[in-house]
Amino acid sequence: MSVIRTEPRLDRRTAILDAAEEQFAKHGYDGVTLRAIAKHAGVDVALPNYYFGPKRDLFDAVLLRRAEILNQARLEQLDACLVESERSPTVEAIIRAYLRPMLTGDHVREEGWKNYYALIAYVNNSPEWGGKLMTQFFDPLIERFIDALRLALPGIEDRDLYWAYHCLSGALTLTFAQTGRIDSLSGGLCHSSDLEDAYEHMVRFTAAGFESFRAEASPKKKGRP
Amino acid sequence: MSVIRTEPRLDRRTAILDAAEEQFAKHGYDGVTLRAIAKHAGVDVALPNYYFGPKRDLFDAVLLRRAEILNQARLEQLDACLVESERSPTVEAIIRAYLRPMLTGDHVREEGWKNYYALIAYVNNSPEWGGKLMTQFFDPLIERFIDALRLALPGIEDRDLYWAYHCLSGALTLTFAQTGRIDSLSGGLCHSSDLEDAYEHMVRFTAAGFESFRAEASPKKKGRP
DNA sequence: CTTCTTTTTCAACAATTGTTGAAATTGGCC
DNA sequence: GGCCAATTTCAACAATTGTTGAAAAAGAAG
Repeated sequence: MSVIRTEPRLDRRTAILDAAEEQFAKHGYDGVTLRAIAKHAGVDVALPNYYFGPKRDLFDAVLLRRAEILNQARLEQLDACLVESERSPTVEAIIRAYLRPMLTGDHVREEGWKNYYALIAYVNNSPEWGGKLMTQFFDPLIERFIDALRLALPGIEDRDLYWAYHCLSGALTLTFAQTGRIDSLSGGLCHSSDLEDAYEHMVRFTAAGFESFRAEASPKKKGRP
Repeated sequence: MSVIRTEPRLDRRTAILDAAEEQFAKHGYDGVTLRAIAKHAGVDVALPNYYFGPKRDLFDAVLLRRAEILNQARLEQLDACLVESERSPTVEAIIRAYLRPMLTGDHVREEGWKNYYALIAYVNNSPEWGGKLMTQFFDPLIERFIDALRLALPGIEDRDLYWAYHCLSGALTLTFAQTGRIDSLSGGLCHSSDLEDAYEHMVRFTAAGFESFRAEASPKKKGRP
C-alpha cells in the first residue's frame, strides 16, 4: 500500500488535541462535552480518556502543547532585541518582540494557533483559572520581558510597570478573543480578524502607555508617604 | 406584626438575580447550574424558571438589570465633562468619565456591582456572545464616547480611534476579571482588587495611548494607497 | 369564612454528562 | 501461522442537567 500513513497513535492524539483546542476556545471548558470533542476529532468517546485521562487533564494538555513553543519563540525575539540594542532596547522594540510571534507571521495564518490564542484569552480572563494557569505556564517568561522594560524605562516604579503590563495584557487578550465587536462598533472599518492591523495599533498605543510612566516625565502624583 | 417586610415577590426575584450574577461571573454560563443558583438564593429549583423562563433568559435578565443604571451614570459623567470643558474636553477627562463610575465610588464597595463587572468581563471576552451582547447593551453609549474622543483628537483617523478604544476596552475587561494575576506577577506589589489603583494607572496609560494617534504627532506610517 | 389568583414546593421527566470495564481489533515480533 | 501488548470500540454506569405539571401554600378581595 502506497498510502501515506503517519503513526496512527500520533494521528489520533493530535486530532483530539486539535478538536479540544478549537472547542474549548469557542465555548469554554464547561461549554464543551467530551462527545463533541470526539466527534470533531472523528474518534470514539472513550479515546480522549484513554490518552489524556479525565477531561481536566485534556484541557491542561491542550494548554501545554503550544506553550513551550510559544515561550521559546518569544524568548528568541526578546534576546535578539536585547542583543541588537546592546542592552539598551526601546520600549517599542520590546513590545514588538512580545507581540510579534503571536500577531504576525505564520501563526496568524494557522487555524490551530488562532484557536490556541483564543483559548489563552479565555483562560487569562477567567476568574477561576486566570491567576493560576497563566502564572504556571507563562510567568517565568513575562518576568524576562518586565526586566527588559525596566531596562528601557530607568527609574520607573515597579507598581507602575506592573499596571502598565496589565493594560498591555488586557488589550492583547481582547484581541485574541476574536469577538468581532470592533467590526460592528466601527461599522466595518476595523476587523478583529486582522491581526496585523491590531499588531501595529497595539504597539503604538501600548508603547505610549508605558512611556507615560517614564520617571522624568511624571511630575505629578508621586509617592504616597 | 412590626416585622419589616418588603414584598416577597421582589425579595425572591432579586435574590435569584444576585445569586445568578455571582455564579455566572465566577464560573461562566455553562459552569453554573440552576440548582446552584437556587441554593445560593435560598429558593426552590423551579423558581428561577417561574420568574425568568429558561436559563438563557435569566442570564439576559442579569445583564440587563444593571446595564441601564450603568449607562446612565456614564452618560451623566460624559455630559458633565463636555459641559465643563465647553465641548473641548481633554482625552484624559473623557477617559475618566468613562472609567469613573465603574472603578471609583460606591460601585467599588458593593459586591453586587463587582460581580456584575466580572460578568461583563466574561461576556466581552467570549467569542460566543462578546460581539452580539456587548453591542446590544452598550454600543449606543460607546458611540457617544467615541464621538467625544474624536472631538478631543481632531484629525484622528477613525481606524486608529477604534483600535485605541479596543485597547482601552481590553485593559478594562481584564481589570474586571479579577483574576489575581497581577498580584502574583508583581510579588504582592499590586492587587487586582484595588480598583482605585487600577483606575489611576489605566487613565494614565490609555490617555497616552490615545494621544499617540494624534494627527500631527504621527509623521510615519501613513496612508496605504 | 369563601373564592380566586399568585406564588412556592415537590417529584419526576427525558436527555446528557464524564467515566469505565470488558470485549474486539489492530500491530509488531517470533 | 501464533503470541502479546497496544489500541479502539461498545455498551453501560451513576450522577447531573434544564424543565415541567400538578399539588400545596400563601395572599388578596368579597
